[in-house]
Amino acid sequence: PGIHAGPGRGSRAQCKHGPRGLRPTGSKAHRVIVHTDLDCFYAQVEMIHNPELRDKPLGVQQKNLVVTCNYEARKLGIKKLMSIRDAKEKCPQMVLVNGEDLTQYREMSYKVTELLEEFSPLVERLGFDENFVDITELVEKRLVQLHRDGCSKVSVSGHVYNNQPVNLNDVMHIRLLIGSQIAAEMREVMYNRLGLTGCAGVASNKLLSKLVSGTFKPNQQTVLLPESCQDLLGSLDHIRKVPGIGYKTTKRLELLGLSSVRDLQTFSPVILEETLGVSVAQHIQKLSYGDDDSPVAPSGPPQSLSDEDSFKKCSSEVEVEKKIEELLVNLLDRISKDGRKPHTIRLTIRKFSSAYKWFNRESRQCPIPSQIIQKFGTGNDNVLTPLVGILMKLFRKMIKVDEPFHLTLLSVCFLNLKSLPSLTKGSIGFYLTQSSPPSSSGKKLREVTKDHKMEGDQV
DNA sequence: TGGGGTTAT
DNA sequence: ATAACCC
Repeated sequence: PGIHAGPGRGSRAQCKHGPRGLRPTGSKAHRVIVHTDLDCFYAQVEMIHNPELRDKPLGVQQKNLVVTCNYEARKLGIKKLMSIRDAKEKCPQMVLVNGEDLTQYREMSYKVTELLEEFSPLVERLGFDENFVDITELVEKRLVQLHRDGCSKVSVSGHVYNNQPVNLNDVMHIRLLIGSQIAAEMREVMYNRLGLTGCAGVASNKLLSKLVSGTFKPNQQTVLLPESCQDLLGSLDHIRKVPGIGYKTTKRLELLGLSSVRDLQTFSPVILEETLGVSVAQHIQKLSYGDDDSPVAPSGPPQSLSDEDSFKKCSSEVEVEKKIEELLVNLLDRISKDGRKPHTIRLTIRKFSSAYKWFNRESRQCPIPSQIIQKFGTGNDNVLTPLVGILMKLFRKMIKVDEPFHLTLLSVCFLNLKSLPSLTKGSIGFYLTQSSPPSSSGKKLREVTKDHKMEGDQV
């Protein structure tokens, strides 16, 4: 379909080193936002790689869990995050593939994001399988084109939430209808070029677009007209369903006696602020009304690369060192393909504890010595050994190695990723790196200054 | 309960 | 460095 919105921002390879967070869009009153959500993403990727799995119940396994499954499996009662035992009991004939290595999912995920960037450069990733796209400007273009063509007929693509009647005299309705057509084009091109199906939601902000995208589930799309906003929020059976209200906040709200979205809407703002703090209180109460002015923040290349593994037990230093080296080998391969260099490294562990174990992670991080950073392009073996050394020092900061220990997870993370050369005379990087700390108060300048202070201070 | 991610404090 | 959030 001839849908391209002009050159966009170019390929990911070209903008990989581009700055983040320089966002063109200010807060506009009448935005049009699309949320896209692939159907059972990992299972879809596996089925593309092995089409024989198409018509069979398929589960993607990580350790003891079915993290996702195709719709054949769902028909037979398999749910996301079901234990392998329960799943095999329900459905012994299910095919299981191991999905602990995320490489192919990550690659497909970025292809989707890049494809969406052809429609608008304002694409924000949420996990591997969801994206927000701000299509306000594209919609405006089509709106003026529509006017030139003599205000001909516009129609909706996909569902309208609540089957609400469209008012063709309402410009916002027209914008959202155009948005629904663009969403359909996005889904069409995702299918034609990548073979992926998914849902989309169209609305005037991120919160609403995300909430509405799930209303018709596999491979369908829905547009929300403003008059149905309260119905959409009212359809949520619990405040926990509001994106942005997570596990902890839900617990605190329940202690206040709140459980429905309506409860939160009508609750005293002052008491809410006293218990949650002003910023969280005001934020989530706005969410409860469907108010969300947060911009679609282009994700660009990732801020961090990490690799982790969980296990039943790891209790000796040599075991830890082996696992760390494995993780690091994988990460070094990824960072060299990325092309940027990490300036910070972090080790995260999870200690065994019989009670709730997914809350107790500890981490230590440190700057990577500049001599090592420079060796990054030059073959991974040159940096592997010194980095293992650094990580073992970080490990000993958390664990007294002469006392018994029991770990259930190790994770290594590269962060503070910088595009490398950038320090040639005449470049921005050169001047930011030179000279006098206490000049202006730009964030870039402070970061560089801080980084310099930390050099020679490693571990 | 996995193997990732982000931002705020 | 941790705590919260997201998938």
